[in-house]
Amino acid sequence: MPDKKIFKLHAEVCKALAHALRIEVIDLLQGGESCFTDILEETGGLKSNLSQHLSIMVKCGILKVRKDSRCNYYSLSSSKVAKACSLMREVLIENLKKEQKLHKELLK
Amino acid sequence: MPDKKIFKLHAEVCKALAHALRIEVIDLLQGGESCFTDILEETGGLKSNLSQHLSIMVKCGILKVRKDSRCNYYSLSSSKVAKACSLMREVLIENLKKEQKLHKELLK
DNA sequence: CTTAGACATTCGAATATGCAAATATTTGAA
DNA sequence: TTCAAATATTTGCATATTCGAATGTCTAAG
Repeated sequence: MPDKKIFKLHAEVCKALAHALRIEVIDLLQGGESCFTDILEETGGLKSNLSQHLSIMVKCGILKVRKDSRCNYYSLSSSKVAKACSLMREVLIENLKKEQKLHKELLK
Repeated sequence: MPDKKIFKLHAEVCKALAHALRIEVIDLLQGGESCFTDILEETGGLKSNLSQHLSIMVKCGILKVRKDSRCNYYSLSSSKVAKACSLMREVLIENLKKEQKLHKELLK
């Protein structure tokens, strides 16, 4: 049995992707770094909430922060995160298409 | 605001990756389809538990099932799932290395 | 038609996550 | 020094996930 610890760690990192707001943030940051206030403007919602999610993502290591005196700039820690995320999006789209096809079949 | 519904759906699919056992299953299935009993033998644990996780993965659309009279064969619905998963693993590994480096620095 | 093997489903309890509101911290400008 | 903007942290509560045990279903084989 190969050490199961790695699976747990791996899952921890993947949990960073498991929330709509966090996905939205990743999507946003594909375009480059962005500061807290700008992210909030895009996503909407409460500051405290966004702050919590961003800190989760930083802890998981999928985001980096750069702080200057006026604000905190967030960015993806690696383009691999964006890539993984968009692969999963493709999987989703493929599944939606399959479902749609199935519905059409049923209505024939 | 681009429809937020897609983020929710996207996150749902990503949730399939957010558990150690499920990651282990994905790892296993990179080698090709495998039946319930064989998966269980590798992962260990309770049947009911594995069954629950597999059904979550099927519902999310990241696994396919093929049933014959003797057993259920599970496989990845797309190689993209494996790819996304291993990208996230790379992100993890990179982060672990960074941490390790930081520790070394501190001990100098 | 009864049984055994292979899974699936259900249930209640434990744990983890997410949310909103309140409070705290930090930094530059007045 | 004081204030305001920009974020972080804490707290209590609501919801969601996970787990293990028990029970149910389905399909050959006998």
